[in-house]
Amino acid sequence: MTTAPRWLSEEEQRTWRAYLQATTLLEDHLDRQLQRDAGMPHVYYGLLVQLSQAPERRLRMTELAETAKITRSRLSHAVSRLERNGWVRREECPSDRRGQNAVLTDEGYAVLKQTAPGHVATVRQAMFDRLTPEQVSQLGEIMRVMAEGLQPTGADADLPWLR
Amino acid sequence: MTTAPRWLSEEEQRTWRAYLQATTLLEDHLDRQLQRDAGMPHVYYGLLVQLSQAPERRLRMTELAETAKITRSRLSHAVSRLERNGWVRREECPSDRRGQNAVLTDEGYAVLKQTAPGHVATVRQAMFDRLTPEQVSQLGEIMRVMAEGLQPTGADADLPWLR
DNA sequence: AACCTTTCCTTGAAACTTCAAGCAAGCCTG
DNA sequence: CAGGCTTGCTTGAAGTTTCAAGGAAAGGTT
Repeated sequence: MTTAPRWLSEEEQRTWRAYLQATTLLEDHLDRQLQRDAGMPHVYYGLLVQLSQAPERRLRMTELAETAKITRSRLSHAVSRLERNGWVRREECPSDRRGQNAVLTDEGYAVLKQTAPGHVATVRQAMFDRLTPEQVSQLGEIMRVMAEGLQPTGADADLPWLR
Repeated sequence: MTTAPRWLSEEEQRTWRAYLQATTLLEDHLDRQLQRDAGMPHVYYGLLVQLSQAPERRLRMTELAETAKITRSRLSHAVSRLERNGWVRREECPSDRRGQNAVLTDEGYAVLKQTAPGHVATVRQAMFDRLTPEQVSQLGEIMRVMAEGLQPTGADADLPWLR
């Protein structure tokens, strides 16, 4: 960072502003929708979704944190809350006595089943119904590129310059 | 929402997952970078940027909240914090005795000037250096479409069905 | 086995956001 | 100008996230 800064071009600035506005507006929108209809914020809902798609509807804490792209600490707090709601249950991991499995309960599954249609509709209305198929494909590619570059393993997580 | 849900296609699902992962990873990344180098989270940094670009480096609270796409309440707390840091100052609005102006102080401007290059570099590295010019243009258009559809004035903010 | 390191997860406190409530000034309508 | 409605902003409490610290089990290493 000691070199002269390369500022953003006019178009890059406009894109960046649009990105910031769209993403914060959408996250807000989803949070409100889910808080209203499912009684939890978007991140928590995403955890239930991940669990519902996992074999046996259960996942190691660390795995869940990684696929959801959140810290373990955050997950730990979140699962505690979902446990109080009766939607998730903690379970000892048989193979590793340090481990914990987060398990989606039947009640949790029921909540998901009940609220999924409304959530999908919200996502559709905010994104997919407004974009052409080409744009959906472009967006997918762009987001995959960005996500790849931001993986903890992809940047400086393990100090590559020290190797 | 009483009609049968239209689920997402395979590609829409992949795009949606990529979107969620990329946006959360990036927001996290920016928060950490700015917390480390500027001592504030990304949203607060954005407020200083907005103020720095406003005439007289000052903006009515409501205007600032609107351009930053956050609630007034959140802004009120945020400005209180920035005020404690000496980076922003509150000022009575001459024309409307209810109003408050948020003013960027010289210290706030200095912080911005000092940390902007590093921040731009981070944004570049995470997004613009990884995308082709076409993709930047595509992303801009896509985000503008989404943001437009999510404006409080654009959806159901003022109950259009009651008109 | 003793020791050190790493992995897995939790905890409490501090920071931040949301939500509902509220005050005060401007604005209308009669 | 009185009454009620709206706008602009703040506040406190509850909920969520981050950060630093730490305990316990697993995995080397000697």
